[in-house]
Amino acid sequence: MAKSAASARRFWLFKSEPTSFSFADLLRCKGQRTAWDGVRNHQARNFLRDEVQVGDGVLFYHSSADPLAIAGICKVVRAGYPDPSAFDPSDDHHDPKSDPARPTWFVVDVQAVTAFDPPVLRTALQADPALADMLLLRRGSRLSVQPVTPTEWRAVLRLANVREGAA
DNA sequence: GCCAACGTTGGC
DNA sequence: GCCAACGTTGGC
Repeated sequence: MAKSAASARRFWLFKSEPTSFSFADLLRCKGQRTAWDGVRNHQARNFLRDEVQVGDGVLFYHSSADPLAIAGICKVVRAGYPDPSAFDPSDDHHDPKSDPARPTWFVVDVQAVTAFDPPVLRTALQADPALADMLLLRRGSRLSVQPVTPTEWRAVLRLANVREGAA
C-alpha cells in the first residue's frame, strides 16, 4: 500500500550556536536527547508546533561558529508541545507574555542519530549544485528551524558519506 | 568590524 | 495602519 502524503517523513535543519548548545552537548544528554527549546521566532515556532513530526530527520547546523558546518543528524522523538523555558523566570528565554493556558512558544524533542565525522562544512554545501537552492545558503537567511527537501537531505548524506539507511 | 536582512517597538 | 528607530542574527 502506498504511503499517504500526510505520513511521509519530512526533513528539517535546526540551527544552534555551538557555544550555546553543540552536537557534542546533545551526545552528552541523557538518552542523547533533549527538548529543542528557546526558539523565539514565530515562523520557526509554527514549524515546531504544526509541522515537525515524530520520525522526521533533522540536520544539526552549527551557526556563528568556526567552522560553520552540519555536525550531525538527529531524529524527532516527540512532536510539538509548549516550551517550558518560556514559563521559567530564571531562564534566559523566559517570556512573561507566554500564558501557560495559551502558550506562545513550542519545542520538539530530538535524539542524536549520527555525528558527521568530519562535519559537513558550509563551504562544501555551497559547492554542491544539488544544494544551490538550500534555504540555509540564501543570503540573509535567519530562520532557525527550516524545511529541507528530500533531495537536499540525500545530498547532505552523500557529502557526509552516511548511508541513507543509517539516517 | 561590517553589513544585509529581518523582527520588534513605539510614536503618531 | 504606517513608519522610523533600534536590536538581533549570522555570514563574510
